[in-house]
Amino acid sequence: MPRAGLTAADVVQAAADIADERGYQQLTIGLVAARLGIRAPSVYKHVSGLAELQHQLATRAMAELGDAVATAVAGRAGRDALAGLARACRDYVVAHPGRYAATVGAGFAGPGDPLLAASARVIELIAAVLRGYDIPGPDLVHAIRTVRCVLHGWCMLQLTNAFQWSGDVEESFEQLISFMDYGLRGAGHTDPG
Amino acid sequence: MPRAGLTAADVVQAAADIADERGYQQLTIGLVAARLGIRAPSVYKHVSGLAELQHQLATRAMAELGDAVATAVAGRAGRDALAGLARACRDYVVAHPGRYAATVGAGFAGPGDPLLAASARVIELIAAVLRGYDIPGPDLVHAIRTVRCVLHGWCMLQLTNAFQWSGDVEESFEQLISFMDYGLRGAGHTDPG
DNA sequence: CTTGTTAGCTACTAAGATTAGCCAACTGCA
DNA sequence: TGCAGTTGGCTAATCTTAGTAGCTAACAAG
Repeated sequence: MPRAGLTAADVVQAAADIADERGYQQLTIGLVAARLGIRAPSVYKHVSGLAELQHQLATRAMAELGDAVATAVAGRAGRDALAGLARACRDYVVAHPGRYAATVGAGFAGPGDPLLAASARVIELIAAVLRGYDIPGPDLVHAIRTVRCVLHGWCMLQLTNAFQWSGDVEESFEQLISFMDYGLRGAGHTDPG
Repeated sequence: MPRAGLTAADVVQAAADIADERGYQQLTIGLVAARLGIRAPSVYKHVSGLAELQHQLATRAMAELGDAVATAVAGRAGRDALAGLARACRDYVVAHPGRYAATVGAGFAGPGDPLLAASARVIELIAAVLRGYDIPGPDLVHAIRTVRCVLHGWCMLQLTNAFQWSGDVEESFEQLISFMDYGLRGAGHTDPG
């Protein structure tokens, strides 16, 4: 009975690969075990169960997304930064659909939850991008939500293949960025009467 | 052994109630049967399985959303129509979170799929609202996608409780509508450098 | 009233999550 | 080297839930 010498990180890695390759819904303890070359019950030596594994996968995905976004917006401002942010999100979902799916609906386990910290970092990065726009202080939180909403909406529609790939999706994405840029420049300068 | 006299519609209705009350993930054949006062295997006399039940629930939800949107935009134009559209979507998700969740990721079974027709109707309604804006023909498809993306993004974030209810979410929603209205008025009138 | 259809039933199988408890492989230490 | 404690992997079993097989009685049509 040779030991495989696995760590919790290895288990999450296997889960991430399975989710990306076969879809998040196909992520099972049995498949994770098979990929690691062990039996299903042994997986529980590293994670407490499927729920925790899903949560850890969501945490890892959010952290990776944060890294990608941070790299994409570094040294950029204004529309450049906004485009970098949007593309980083879109590219992450395309490259890792299963991981992104794990973040959808993953709840926070408490104030010390690493997923909360990872999510907060992404939101901080959005806020940083918005500093390049002339948004009145009280409206910043609303602008952050708007951008978050647009990006998440696009990612979800892409994830679920909702565009049916009709027409030029790339062009739509470009216009989405322009739409946000234009809207953010006008934010707070118009009376939403 | 008195018959319950159930129809497929009754089964979908029970599924809708369960999804809204206990969450879409809790929707099981067993719970549906219990709510209908029958045993689990009997459910298969009305639907072919859980997958079909989920698909039918998604279809019903999309049709209901279409009805709600149609009512909300009737007799309105421009920003009024846009706000009606947005509120109808938001209100539907709040009232029927489980049903909306069913529509997320539900795939089309083919060209004759009723879900496809129901989805197409909603997109048609979005297109109708956008007719009130001065959008160049070739850009209309991109504008539709943008609006769809913003609305779906908001609904998803609301569905997954992602705002944590910090700050004034209602005010954020108002600004989201203004943001869209402003962006749609500028669409095609600016060069997306 | 008889006959066909079918909605509901019990009993069963299979998949997957999870637990209990065993045992051998490492670890640390003398 | 040898020994003790820890622990990662195992088999076996339970529980939940989807789904199937086959029976039977309720209803519809004549």
